[in-house]
Amino acid sequence: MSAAEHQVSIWMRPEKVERSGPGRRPGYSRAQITRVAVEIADQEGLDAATMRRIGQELGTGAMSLYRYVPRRDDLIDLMLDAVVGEVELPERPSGDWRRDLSLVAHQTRAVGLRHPWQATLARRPTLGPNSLRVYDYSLSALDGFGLHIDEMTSLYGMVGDYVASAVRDEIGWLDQARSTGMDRKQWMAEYVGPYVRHVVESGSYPMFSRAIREGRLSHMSPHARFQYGLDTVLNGIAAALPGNP
Amino acid sequence: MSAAEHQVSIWMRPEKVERSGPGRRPGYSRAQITRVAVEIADQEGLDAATMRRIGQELGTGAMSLYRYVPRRDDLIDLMLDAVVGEVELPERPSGDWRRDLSLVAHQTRAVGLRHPWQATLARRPTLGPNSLRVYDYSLSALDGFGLHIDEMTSLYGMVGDYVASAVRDEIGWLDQARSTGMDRKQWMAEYVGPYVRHVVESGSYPMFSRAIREGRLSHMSPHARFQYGLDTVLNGIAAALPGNP
DNA sequence: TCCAATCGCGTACGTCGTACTCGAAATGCA
DNA sequence: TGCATTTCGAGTACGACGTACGCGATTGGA
Repeated sequence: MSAAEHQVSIWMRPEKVERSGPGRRPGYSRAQITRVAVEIADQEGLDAATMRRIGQELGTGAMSLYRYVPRRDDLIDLMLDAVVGEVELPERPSGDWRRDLSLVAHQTRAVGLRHPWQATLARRPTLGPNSLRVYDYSLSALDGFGLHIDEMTSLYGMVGDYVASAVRDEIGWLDQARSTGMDRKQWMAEYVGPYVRHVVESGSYPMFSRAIREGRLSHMSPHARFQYGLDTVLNGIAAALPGNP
Repeated sequence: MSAAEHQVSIWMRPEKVERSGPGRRPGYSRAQITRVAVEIADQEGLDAATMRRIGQELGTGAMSLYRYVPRRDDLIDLMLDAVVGEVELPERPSGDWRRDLSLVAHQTRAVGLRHPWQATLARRPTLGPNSLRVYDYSLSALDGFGLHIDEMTSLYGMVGDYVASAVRDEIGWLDQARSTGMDRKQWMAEYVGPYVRHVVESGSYPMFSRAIREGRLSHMSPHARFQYGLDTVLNGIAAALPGNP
C-alpha cells in the first residue's frame, strides 16, 4: 500500500489545509517551498536545489520539508506546474487560432528561458492546475472547426512538442555559452568546427553537410529561428483545418 | 583549459586506438563498457547503471572505467548513440517520402521501447555517427521537392519531436504498469480516476473534460495511438511539399 | 636491460536523498 | 485552567553516488 501510494502523483495528494483539531500549526507551505526551490534552480541550476539547500534558504533543515512534500521528485512536479503558471493568457481564445497558438508558444518559450532547468525535465504531462489551464486554452483555440477532439489533441501536440524541443535546444546553447564564455559562433568555430569539418569531409553524410553549408537557421537570431520552426508547425495545422487554405 | 575541455562532447574526444609505443595495453574498450551499461539500464533502469555496477559486471572496479570515459555523462552520450545504431534502415530512401519517414519513426519507436531509459533523457541532439546516419536518411527522403534545407530540417524536426514525445508517453505508462502491477485501465480507474473526475466536475477545464469523455485515443492500442499521431504529423508535412495534395 | 608511458584499481572525500526519532508546540475538552 | 492528544521541527545517521588521487603492475623501445 505505502509502496503504491508513493507512485501516485503529487496532484492526487493535496496539501492539508485549515485543519481543525489539536496539534501544532504548520510553519511553512508547499507554495513557499516551491517558490524558494524555483529561485535557487533559476540562479544555480536544478542540481543546486537540494533539500538541504532549500531548507537552509528557509532557515530550517532538510527534513522539515518532508512534512510538506513526500519526495524531491514530487517537489519538482510542483516546480514545473508553478512555472507554467507564469504563462499569461487571456480568459479565452480570440477566435484567431493562429494568433492564439502563437501566443501560447511564445509565452511557453519565455517561461522556458526564464527557468532553464525545466527544459531538461522530460516527464509525462503534468496534471497540475496551471498545465491544465494552458492545455484547455490551446484546445479551445482549435475548437469550432468540426475536428474530433483527438485530432485537436494531436495537432496541439505538434505545437507543444515543437516548443519543448526548440526551447531545449536554445537553452543548450545558452548553457554552453555560460559555462565556456563563448557565444555560439565562437563555439562553432573553435570547438565544434574541426569535428564538424571532419564529418563533412568524410562525405558520409551529404544532407548534414548541406545543412552546414547552406543552412541559414543557425545564423538567425534565436527568436527568428524559433519563429521559423513555429511557422512550419502552424502551417501544418492550417492544412488540417477544413476551410483554411 | 581543462575546465573547458570537459565541456567538449565525447564525439570530439575519440578513443585512443592502436597506440604504438610503451605502456600497458588497454583491457577494455568504450564499446564494451557502453554495451554493458546499456544492458544494465535496459533491465534495471538508468539509475542502476552506476560506475560501480558497470565495473562489477566487467569484473573490475569503478575507477577503471575512467581510463575510457571522462565522465558518466559522456558514457550516457555513448549509450544514446549506441542504441540509435539499432535503427535499421536501407542504404538510401525509397523515393516514397511518407514510407521512408514512417520507417524511421517506427524504428525509432521500437528502439525506444527496447531501451526505455533513453526516453527520459532530453538533451541536445547528439552528433554521434549513428544519429547522423538517421538524420541523413530522413532528410534525404525530403530531398528533391525543391525545399530549402532549412525547411527540410524543420519538417523532419516535427517527426523527430513527435516520436520522442510519443515514446516518452508510452514508456511512462509502461513504467507505471511495471511499478504498480496495474495496467493503464486499472490505473485510470483506481487512482487517476477520482482525481480526473474531480477535475472534470470542477467545470474549469471544458476541453480537458471533452478529451476525457469523447476521446478515443486513450482506448486505442499503443501502436494505433502512435500511428494516429504520426499520420497527423505526416499530413502536415504533405501539405508543405509542392505538388502533393 | 632499463626507462618511460600507460593501465588497473584500491582508498577516500564530499554530497546526496531520506528513514528514524523525539522534544516542542498547539489545540479541544474536562 | 490543566491535561491528553495530535502534529510539527529538525537533529542524527545510513547507504548510496560520482570521482580525485596515487601507486604498483605491465608494456614496448632504446
